[in-house]
Amino acid sequence: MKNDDVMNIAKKRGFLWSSFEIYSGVAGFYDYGPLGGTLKNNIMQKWREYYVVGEGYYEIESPTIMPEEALKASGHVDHFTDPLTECKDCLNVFRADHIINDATGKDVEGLPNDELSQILSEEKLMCPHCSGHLTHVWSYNLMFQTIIGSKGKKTGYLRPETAQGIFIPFKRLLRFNRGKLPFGVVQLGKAYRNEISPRQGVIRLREFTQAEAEIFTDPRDKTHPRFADVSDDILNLYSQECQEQGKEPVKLTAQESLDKGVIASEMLTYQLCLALRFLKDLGIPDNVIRLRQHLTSEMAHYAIDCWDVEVETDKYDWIEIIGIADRTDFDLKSHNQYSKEDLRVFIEYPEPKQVKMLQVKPNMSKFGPQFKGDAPKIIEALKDMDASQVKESIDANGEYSLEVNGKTHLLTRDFMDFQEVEETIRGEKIFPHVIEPSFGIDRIIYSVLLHCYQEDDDRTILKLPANIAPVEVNILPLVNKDALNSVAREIHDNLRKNGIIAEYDTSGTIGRRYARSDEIGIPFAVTVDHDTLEDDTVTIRNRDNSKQVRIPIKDVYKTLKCLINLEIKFEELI
RNA sequence: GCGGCUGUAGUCUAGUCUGGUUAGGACUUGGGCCUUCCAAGCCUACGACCCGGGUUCAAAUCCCGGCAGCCGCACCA
Repeated sequence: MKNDDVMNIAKKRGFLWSSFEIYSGVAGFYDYGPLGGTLKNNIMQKWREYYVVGEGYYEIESPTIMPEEALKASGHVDHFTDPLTECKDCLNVFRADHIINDATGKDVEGLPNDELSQILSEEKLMCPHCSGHLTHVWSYNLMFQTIIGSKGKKTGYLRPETAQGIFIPFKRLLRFNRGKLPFGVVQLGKAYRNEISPRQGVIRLREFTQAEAEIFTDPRDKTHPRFADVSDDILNLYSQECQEQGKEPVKLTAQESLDKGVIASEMLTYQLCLALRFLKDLGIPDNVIRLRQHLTSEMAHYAIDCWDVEVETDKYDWIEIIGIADRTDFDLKSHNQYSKEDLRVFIEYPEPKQVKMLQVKPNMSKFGPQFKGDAPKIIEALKDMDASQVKESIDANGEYSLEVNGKTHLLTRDFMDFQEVEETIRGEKIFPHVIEPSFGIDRIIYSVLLHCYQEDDDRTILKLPANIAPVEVNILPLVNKDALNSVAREIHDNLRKNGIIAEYDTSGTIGRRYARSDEIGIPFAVTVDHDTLEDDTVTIRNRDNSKQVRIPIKDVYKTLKCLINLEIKFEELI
C-alpha cells in the first residue's frame, strides 16, 4: 500500500514518526523529524504567501491555553462533548442520543444528560448488542483540561481550535482594520482534542496544527473584489444533492457554481478556489481532490454552507484536509452575549437617512412622586417602546399599560408629551458574518507526501515541488577523490552562505547517492566530475527525470536559485 | 472504550510451541578499498529480544499487568 511505503520512508528518512517512541509512544502524537520540520515550515510559509501576502489578512498569535469562560461562550465546554452510555453487561460504549434516535426516531441532539438518561429508562432501551442494561449518560468532553494558577481555582482548557483566539480580540482587530468590512485575520498554531481512540496515524491527532483564516464580511455583501481572477477555475463539486442522490461529483467553473447556487456566496466560492490553488502549488494533483458539501444534518446549526476539501488516499479513503464554512454571526454574537462587550460593526449608509419619528417625552414631575424608585426603570422601558403605539393606545383608551419587572403600570396622558422629531441616521450596527477557511496542516503534509511519492521502475522518488522541498540541492563528487571533494565542498559551502539548503554526500557509488537523494525529494543534484577539474563546469541533475545539464561553476548559484524558485524550468536549460 | 491478533537492530526476519553456549541472517547505515554518472563488488564496524513484575538454578521463550501497533465494534464539534 502506498500509505505504508510513504510512512516507512517518512520514519526512516526523518519526516515523521510517532512521539515518545522510547517510552512505547502515546497514541495521537507525532514528531516531525529534521526533514518533516523543514517541510512543515515551508508549507506554512507558502500558506502565508497566499493569505497574509496575497489576501492581506494579518497574522496573530494567541495562547493555546484558554480560560473556561471563553470556551463556555464558544459552546465548547457544553457542546464539544459526546453523550456516552455503557452497557453493564458487554461493556460496550454507545452514543446515548444515537441509541434513542435509532429506537424512537426522536431527535434528542443537545438534550442534557439526565434527560437522556431518563428517556433511556422510560423507553426501557437496552444495549443494541446484547440487550443488557445501560448506565446513566455521561459527557465525554474532547478538550484537555488544565489548571491555571497555583491555587488551581481557575479551570483552563487547551484550545480545540485556533479560531476562538481571533474572535475574542475582535474589537481590537476591527479597530486595527479601521472599522471597515470585509477584513480577514489568520492564525497558525497548535490545537488539541483528546480523541477517544485515535488510530489513523497523522490523520487523527490529539495535538495538531491548524492554519485558519477568519474573514469578517457584511452579511449583505459576500462578494470578493478579485473574484474575476478565479471565476474560470474548475471545481470538482460533491454537493449535497450529489451525495443524497448517489451521484458522482460534478465539475463546474467557479462562476457556474455560483450562478447555479451550488455554493452559497461569492466569498465562499473564492475561498474554495484559493484553497485549491494552494494545494496545486504543493504538488497535490487535481484528480485526487474533491469539494464535499456538508449535509444539512452534519452542518453546525448556525452555519449557512460548509465545504470540505477532501483528498483521496488508499488507506483512509477520502479525508478532509480543509474545511471552509460560513459560520454566520454565531461566534461574535455568542461572545457578545457572554462578555457584555459590543462586538458589532458600525456600517455607514451611503447617504444618511432622515427619519421622522414620534418621540415620547416623559413628564418627570409626575413620574417621580407616583412611582418613586421604580420611575427610572419605567422611563427606560417607555423609551424602548414604539412611541406611535403608545400614542395610539392613549388616544383610544386614555391610558397605556406597561409591564416592568413583573409589575404592570398604567400611564395616562398627563405622564408624557409626544413630539415629532426628525433624526439623521448615518448607519447601523451589525454582526459581521464569518467565512472560515480552516486548514489541517498535518493532514496536508500527509497528502503531499502521499501524492508526491512515486515509484518509477525501481526508483523511489518524492516529487516535492522544488520550492517546498526541505533540502534544495545535493552536492556530489562523482567519486570519492580529494580533488573532486574539495571542489564539491567549496560549491556546497558557497551555496549555504547564499541561503540555499545544500547537502554534501560522498558515501557509496554515485547511483546509490542519487537514489538516496531522490527518496527524500531533493529536486536537484550538482555532480562534480573529472571534466570539472579541466573546465570548471559541473552538471545539474533533475530529480524527476534524471536528466543532466552542464553549466559553469560560476553560474551554479544563480541557476539553482531560479530553478528552486520555479522561475525557470529545468528543460529550458537544455 | 471493548474484543481478537501481534511486539527481536533503522528495515525485513530466524529462534518462542518444547526455557539452557556468545540471539543468527539479509538489506540499510558509518569507515575503508575499488569505481569516469544512476541502489554493483570486496574488507570492516555500529546496531535488537516493547516496559514492569512473577515462576525458575536459568526467561526472547512460560504466567500476570501495562504500553503501542494492526483488525473488528463503538466514537469522530
